[in-house]
Amino acid sequence: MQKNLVIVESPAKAKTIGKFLGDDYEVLSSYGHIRDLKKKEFSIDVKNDFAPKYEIPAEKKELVSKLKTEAGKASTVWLASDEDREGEAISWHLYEVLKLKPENTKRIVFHEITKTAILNAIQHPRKIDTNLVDAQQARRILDRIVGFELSPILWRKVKPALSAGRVQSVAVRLVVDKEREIQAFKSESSYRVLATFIVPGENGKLVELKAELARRPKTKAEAEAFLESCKGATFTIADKVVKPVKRSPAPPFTTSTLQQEAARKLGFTVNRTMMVAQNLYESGLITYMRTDSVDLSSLALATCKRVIGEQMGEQYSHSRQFTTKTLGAQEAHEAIRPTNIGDASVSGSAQEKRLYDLIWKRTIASQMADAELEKTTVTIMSSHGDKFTVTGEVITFDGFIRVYRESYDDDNTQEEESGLLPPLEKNQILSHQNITATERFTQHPPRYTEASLVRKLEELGIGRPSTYAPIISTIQQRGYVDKDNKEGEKREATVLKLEKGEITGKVNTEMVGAEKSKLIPTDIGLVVNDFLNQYFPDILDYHFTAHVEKEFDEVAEGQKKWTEILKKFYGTFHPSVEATLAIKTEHKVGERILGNEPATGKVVSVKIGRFGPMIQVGSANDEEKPRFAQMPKGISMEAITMEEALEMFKLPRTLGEYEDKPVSVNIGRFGPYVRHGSLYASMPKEKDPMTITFDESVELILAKREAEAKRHIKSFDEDPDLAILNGRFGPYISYKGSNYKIPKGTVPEELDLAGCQKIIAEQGEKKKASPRRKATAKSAKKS
DNA sequence: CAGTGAGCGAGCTTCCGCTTGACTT
Repeated sequence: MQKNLVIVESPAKAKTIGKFLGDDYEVLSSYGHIRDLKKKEFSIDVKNDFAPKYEIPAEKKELVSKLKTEAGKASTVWLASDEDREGEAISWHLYEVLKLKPENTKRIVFHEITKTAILNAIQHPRKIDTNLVDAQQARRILDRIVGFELSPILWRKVKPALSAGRVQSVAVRLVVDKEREIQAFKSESSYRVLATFIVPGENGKLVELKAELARRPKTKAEAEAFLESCKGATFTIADKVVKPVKRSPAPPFTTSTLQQEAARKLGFTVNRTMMVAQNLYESGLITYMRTDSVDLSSLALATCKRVIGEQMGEQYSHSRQFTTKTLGAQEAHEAIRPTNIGDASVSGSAQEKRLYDLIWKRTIASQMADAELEKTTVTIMSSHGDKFTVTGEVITFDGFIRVYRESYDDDNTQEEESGLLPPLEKNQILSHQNITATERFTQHPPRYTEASLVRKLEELGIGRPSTYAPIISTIQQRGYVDKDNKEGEKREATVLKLEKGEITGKVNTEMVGAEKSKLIPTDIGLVVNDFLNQYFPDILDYHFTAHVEKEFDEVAEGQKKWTEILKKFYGTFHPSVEATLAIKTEHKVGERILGNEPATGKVVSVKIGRFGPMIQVGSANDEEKPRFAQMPKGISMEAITMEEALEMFKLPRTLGEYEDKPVSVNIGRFGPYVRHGSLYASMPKEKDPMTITFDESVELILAKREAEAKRHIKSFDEDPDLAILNGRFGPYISYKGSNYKIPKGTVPEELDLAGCQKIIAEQGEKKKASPRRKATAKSAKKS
């Protein structure tokens, strides 16, 4: 049987290619890598030239055996994974694992999914590029060395289950450095002076013209003096310049720019964007969504030209091929674009429609003519020699703006621009209505959003399109970074106004610097970052990835051996790991001593404990056991004061005795509670554990006692494991640690043993909550 | 979401890049 087997990376791609190639070809997918370093072990034999130990992960076993059988039946096997370092390695692993033979194995590549591109690829097969494979192995092994040697140091020195790596640790560093930059930022104020003139407009009607003073007075006194000087001044138009300006469209989407624009325009998280894009891709509506290329296929260019011509006219069309400038880009795919550019909209969920619309517009706009504008700059001079300017912009040809305009992160810094200016002549004398001087403050740099952090990582060549979203998740999951809102600060700004020869002043209060959904480092993030930065500055260097990438490139080009690179790296890295582990310090990493507790003289300190940041009174060496408390919310380890720390030890408070047992209040994992013997009652939100009274606490205890009593509806002597209970969400059946819903219409009191067993059988044996699910439930509660 | 309220004593955790499922809640 004469048959060809083609193996690609993605099943959606396999489907499309299958249609192009016809019946002689069977097209299967490898679903990415089929083999990797062992999951749990270090898996690198350092002494033996860094020999890697690969394994086929359990979830890939079935797939691999299927590929093996099909390969055995085929006369020729075509390895068609992506044309980049990872793709080459995938082909090589396939070759090795499937035990393919050189005589009937061919390696082909294409970077657009069009019939011509694929048929052309079939015509030009090559061999597996072992240099490229070696470059991938060097990358993989270096990442494993860094991750698996650094992480255990953190477990020992900071907290278990933490992690470090070439990519994530630098991502955290970016967020930490930004935060420190903001802390160090000192806001300065100056006065923005605006003069409002009254001039005749187009149709003779009087209109306002606002012009800004070119310089900015630094102080209130200076601003006042300036307004004073304007009292008798005259104002004349000294100059008027009109010049044409062109704006060009942005290139089509890559993964990173799609994530940024979807965040700005649609409010999507990077994860959301990728999930929705994946759906569009699997439905065949867009090209591959993990790409670093801005390239469009010639077919796409031609379609854009036709669509733009038909819908808007020839003058709107302007074919462009953009070039990718991103550091380390591998360009194995096209840019992200609609597969059928003629379809301006698609069916699907609301989110899919919106994301598709964004992709369609961006693609079309990238092939449209420049926008043409006319920019007018008018200079106004006062008789005292002070210069004012006013600018106006008029669109003379909208071009690509008709379809799409890119958004920017810091909208507040953009000056408001006026559109069309009234007719103005040089030497025209203007009369002013008023002049205001408004105090303005410089703003600290904005914190990163998920998407702007991705942009920064991409700029530094760190991470790949397939990993941007996971990186953002990882640094949040590890508790290094929180996504949170930051409240603005209250500011008092002075406003001075000269009107009708009088200067008046007032003070406005304004909120400035508020930020939404920004990445903020946690205490753990700060401590881990400072620690790694101190002992492993090379790895934490923003340019570490760029440096090693350069070496990987040399391997790919056959100029260097991959083992040499690793030997050199390990030779300096591993000793610093050993040295760091050997360091014995008096204090824990990140520990801060606040002082001594006034009452006892014991040392009060803050540090990262087994369960996160905590406050400790006394030390382990003291006779008495130390006391512990959780860090209060919203206060950082770096900023907490002695008073704030001691406040946390005022709990548990014992309020008195009730029925011979003490009544106390405390804050637990699930918030404040009242305790009475073995009974715990959660405190409602409006109650404060510091101020709740004894009587209020007893009320809560009695209420809880009643709920407990009602909780038990029924139990059965035949099976003590089974009980019908009343929970927060109504009655349910509890059986051997699992809970089962009682179907609607069933009265719980009337259920008998057989009825219960039937329900349990119907809902099936439930697994106990996995640790992973527990962890997410916990973090959900925290936020 | 069906309860709970600790404090590093044992075992485990961890990297980065390819790619999609099959599970509930």
